[in-house]
Amino acid sequence: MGQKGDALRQRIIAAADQLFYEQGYENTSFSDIANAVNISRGNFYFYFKSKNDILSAVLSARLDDVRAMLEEWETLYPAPKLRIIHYIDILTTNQSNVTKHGCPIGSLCTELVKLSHDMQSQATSIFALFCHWLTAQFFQLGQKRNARRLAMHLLARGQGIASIANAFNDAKFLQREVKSLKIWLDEVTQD
Amino acid sequence: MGQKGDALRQRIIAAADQLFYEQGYENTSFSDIANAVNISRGNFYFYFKSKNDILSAVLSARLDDVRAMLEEWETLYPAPKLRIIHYIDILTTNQSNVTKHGCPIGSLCTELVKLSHDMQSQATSIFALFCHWLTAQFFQLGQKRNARRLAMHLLARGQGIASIANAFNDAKFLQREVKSLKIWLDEVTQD
DNA sequence: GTCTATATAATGATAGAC
DNA sequence: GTCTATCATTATATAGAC
Repeated sequence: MGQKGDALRQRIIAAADQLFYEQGYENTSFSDIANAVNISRGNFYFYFKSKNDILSAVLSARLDDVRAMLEEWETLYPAPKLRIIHYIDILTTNQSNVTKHGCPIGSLCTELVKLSHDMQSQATSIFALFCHWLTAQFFQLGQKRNARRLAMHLLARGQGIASIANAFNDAKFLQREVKSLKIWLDEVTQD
Repeated sequence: MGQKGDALRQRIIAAADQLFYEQGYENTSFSDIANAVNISRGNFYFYFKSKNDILSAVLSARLDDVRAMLEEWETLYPAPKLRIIHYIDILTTNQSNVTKHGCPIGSLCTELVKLSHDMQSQATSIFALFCHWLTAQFFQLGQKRNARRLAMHLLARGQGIASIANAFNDAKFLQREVKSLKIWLDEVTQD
């Protein structure tokens, strides 16, 4: 495959990713994606031969991105607690997008479950990656027995914050809850 | 309008409600709803002339149901704390549905926001009703200043639990989190 | 009130020219 | 690689017979 083709392929994935996030998966048509990158529908099918294909590519890209981000955090921040704080801060860093469109992974999982979609497990595997990584961080913090429980709790708290901030379009609520989440982290890690 | 017509209208609303919950709003067609109540598509249009109409009817019915439920709780349970516990227990009472399909209101809000749908505000108003009612309960418990904050926090916790329980199809997680939510309620209300 | 057509638009997907 | 048809299917919605 040529270099130009690869670049276009990446652009298509990026455009589809964004559109799935903003408008939802089912509500996004091939025309929408093709228009976003200024190609014809026919050309689109040269790169992805079905809607399953493009969704799978988007999910793979997201999984890779998350994996790369977590690995980068492992090298950048030596303290597990600092890493968890960075995880929590995803909400504030992306606060505009979160209030407008919710959590990219959570909202897609919700949709795919309702569609009984084949790629459902591929979507939840991104959650599983976060969960696994958070469990490791809590474990390193000495919470050997409760590590997984704390990880899932934190995951759920983040989803709840994103859902309500999105439904009410309320960024202040998001900020308030992030603060309370960090207080929770302090309480949980000091002993 | 005749009595039979009214009854059928209610049956259509109930069927649409269930299908929207199980498969999502956009993914549910008129044929799906018509089939569920064994009528033709043409007859369907006699009762609801657009998809907006049936969605609006479903949302109105849900709002009425929630309002009736909360009013019933007000008379059944004299203590505000007991009422809040009953609110939390919605998750365990409907645990099978929640793990299979998520929160009926939350997942619909998520979808309608992405569709930029007109009925979006009608959907969030159900959240707002819960939020208003919970605020009143916390206020009666003496949390005059933090009542609204606690109400929104509880709302978000519930959404997070439903989202993760749904994504991972994990009822045990739901039960665990409900317990931790009741402990939180104890901590918050004792002073 | 209930039904059978039918109109119309959009979607996922394919074939084939260049 | 990129494009222009084009097909088959489905969806919302309407018209009109009974």
